[in-house]
Amino acid sequence: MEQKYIPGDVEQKWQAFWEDTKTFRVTEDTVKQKYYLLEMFPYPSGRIHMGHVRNYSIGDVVGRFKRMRGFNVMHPMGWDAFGMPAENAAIQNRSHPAQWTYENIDYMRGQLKKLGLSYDWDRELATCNVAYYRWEQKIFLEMFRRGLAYKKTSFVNWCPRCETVLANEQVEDGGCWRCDSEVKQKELDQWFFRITDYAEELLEWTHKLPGWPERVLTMQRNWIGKSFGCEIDFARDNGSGTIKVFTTRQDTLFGATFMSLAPEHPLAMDLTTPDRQHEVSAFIESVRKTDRIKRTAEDFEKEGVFTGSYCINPVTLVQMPIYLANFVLMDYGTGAVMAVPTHDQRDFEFAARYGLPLRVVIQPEGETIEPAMMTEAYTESGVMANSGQFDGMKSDDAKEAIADYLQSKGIGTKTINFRLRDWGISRQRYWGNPIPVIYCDACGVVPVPEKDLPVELPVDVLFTGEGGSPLARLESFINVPCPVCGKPARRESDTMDTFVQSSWYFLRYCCPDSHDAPLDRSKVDYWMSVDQYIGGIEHAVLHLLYARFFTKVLRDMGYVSCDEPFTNLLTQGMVIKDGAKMSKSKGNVVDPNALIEKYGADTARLFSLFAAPPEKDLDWSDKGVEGSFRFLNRVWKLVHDRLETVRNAGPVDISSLDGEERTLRRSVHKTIRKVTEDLDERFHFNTAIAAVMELLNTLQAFDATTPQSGPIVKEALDSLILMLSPFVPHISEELWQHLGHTDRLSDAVWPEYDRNAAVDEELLIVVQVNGKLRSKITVAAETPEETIKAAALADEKVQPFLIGVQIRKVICVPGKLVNIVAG
RNA sequence: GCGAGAGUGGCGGAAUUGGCAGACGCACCAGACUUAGGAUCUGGCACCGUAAGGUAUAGGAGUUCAAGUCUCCUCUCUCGCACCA
Repeated sequence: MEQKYIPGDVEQKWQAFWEDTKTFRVTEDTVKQKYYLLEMFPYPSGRIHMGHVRNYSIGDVVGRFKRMRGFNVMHPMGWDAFGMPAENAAIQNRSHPAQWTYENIDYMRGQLKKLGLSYDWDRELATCNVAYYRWEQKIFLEMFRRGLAYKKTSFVNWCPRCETVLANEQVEDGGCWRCDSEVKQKELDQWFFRITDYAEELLEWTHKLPGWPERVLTMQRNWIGKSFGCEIDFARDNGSGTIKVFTTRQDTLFGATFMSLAPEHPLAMDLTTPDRQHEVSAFIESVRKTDRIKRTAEDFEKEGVFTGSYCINPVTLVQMPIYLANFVLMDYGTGAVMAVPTHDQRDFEFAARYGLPLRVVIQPEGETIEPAMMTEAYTESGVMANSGQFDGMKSDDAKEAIADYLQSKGIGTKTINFRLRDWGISRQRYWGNPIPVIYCDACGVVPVPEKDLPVELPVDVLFTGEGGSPLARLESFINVPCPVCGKPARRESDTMDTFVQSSWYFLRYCCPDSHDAPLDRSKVDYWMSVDQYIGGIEHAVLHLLYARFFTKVLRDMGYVSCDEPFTNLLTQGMVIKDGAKMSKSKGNVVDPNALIEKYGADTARLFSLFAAPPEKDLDWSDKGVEGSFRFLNRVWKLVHDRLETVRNAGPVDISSLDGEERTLRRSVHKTIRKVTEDLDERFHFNTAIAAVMELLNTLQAFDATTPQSGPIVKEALDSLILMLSPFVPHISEELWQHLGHTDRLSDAVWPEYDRNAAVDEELLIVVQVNGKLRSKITVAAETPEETIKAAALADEKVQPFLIGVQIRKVICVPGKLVNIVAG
């Protein structure tokens, strides 16, 4: 009597088994080789989506495969649980963010368990739990002590109605994404992490991470943006001080005819002459109103205003008018630029608009440019001109020479500049980790003493949606005696950016129950670094850069030994349907629950692994899902059809196999080799699955009445199930049991292939004439090259192409092809 | 603009070191079983051609006995950065 494949029953049974026996719990084991496998933890938004299914299915295959290969696999899961949506939901539902978050976590944990993922749930953590964030506060204090956390004023996007800071991506067309009010640039006192201290090391290591995709490394390098240049001092023409600029093009110094300053430049008003006051103030105000996104768009009109002051070009002694310009950024370089309109496109446009002089100082090889003929700046390298003693030099060489000259004259210094800015972590929100600092009128900024940690988020908070941080309004939280002098003081009401939590969660997984320190070094050192990290490309810069930074900081504090957190990184592609990323607004969302309900988790996993290689986008196809389901049904049916054949089968007697049996066995061992290589070295899950499908096809066609069918088919089925188990663990466990195994598949060992069995006895040799396929011949494996050549030349399909031509050469690629060159 | 990646049947995708282009799956077509099938099984399936054969990996050149794969040029698309001085 044949059983039917009912995924729901099978999956429930094995999920309960794995959970009850804690199959995937791990501890440090010095005998086995460790393997730390990690997927990016999710934000508990409510329910999982197909992107999660894909991400975690990929991870699970790797985890189960490595486990079968004998590794001590740590595979944890947790929740990136602080963040704005919880707060918004709380305002909407008049509830508490914690309630919303924990309910979501419970629901999503259930969903993940329904996917049969091999997590060690004993290591689960949620970043909103005080047991987690308290340690982050301690780390913060240590960073504060080391000067790595500091406060400074900076401009931020500010919604006056919501009374909160907005991230750049939350500003839409200059308005607040929530209430549409005009977003202002507001100067606020904010906490920062000094990531720039690590810029050099972060950059350097991008060249020492061979396990990372090149494009992620490139993005990080661009983000860090190291550039070599000079800082040059330009004296005011009235002798009252100097203005410092940064340039990478000191070779164009002789062409600098005016100067541009950022409107926010501290000297802006000082430089402004009384008659220009009105105009300049108006300009500064209008720039300040424009949001940063608009202002930095390429097609934004270059505008400026003359301050009325001048400075002196230190090499030409030409008087240069000083402008404020909207395209000069205060937070890059020194906020002041020497303008060379002939060799910089922006300066060219600016000069054209305001009628400023041009002076060509670099001529292209074999050409002469006149300012009057120029329609755009010449930005390439060339030969120096109009540049005093540097004339005739190649501009690339002049860069170094002019830098040396400036340095020797004390006018400038060679400098290295980074685009990377310090990481602003202050958020005027409730649902985050409170920054453990107290402000005292007498003592200033006072860190919360460690004995007073944690600063817990108060529970009795009202979420009215009236704007501003709920913490700032909560007197019972804000008012606190100063830890130093005991006088009344105020608590910091800002919380930390949620990227802070995700910058070290992978370390905490190593020792989730460390109760007296953020990290337990011996455990962390056993598990770190993460051997394989898997997640979306959208985190290529921010999260991955912050996590690298934190690892280095914690290393310098003595918490960990490794320099880098993630040895290998896999960035998986998006899940696409009908040509677009799945989204509610597009209406092309596939709900994992419905999918599991209808086909089971195994099918959902199988399809998301089979349809595309992991790093590419996956095109969702409902028909394709059915194909995967069909395949599992065929596997189920085949196993049951062959149960009689396989019953009581002993070991294979290799010496007495007949031809067909040997052929089947060869397919089995070749498949094992292929699947092992695809999983181990390449993460080519789609081709590995394809190979197993082929084996199924072969097995189905095999006539199971030969003398040794029992042992041979049993070996084939066992191997097939073993190979499928990382992809579709539930049905595999079940069929493994049906095949009569008393051990659990989750404890089984990955099959080894038999080299001898995988070798072909006969080889198919392709015969080409002048590179064109003309025939195929079959020869025994050990046939000497000369015999193969002779057979190829004598082949009847080849013969007609050799008539009337002279054979010049015969190329023989052993085991593959013969190419007859004739003409 | 700069940087990275990609372009292969009707579709998703294979082709690991330069060596049979299109594995595997989807869709489609035909057949079998069936009262019936949107279940299952068998076979077919790049294009042109009755065939022999020819043509095909975005387009063009090149290297090679042999190119999807290597080199150069052009086009298209995707992603990232983008007034960074």
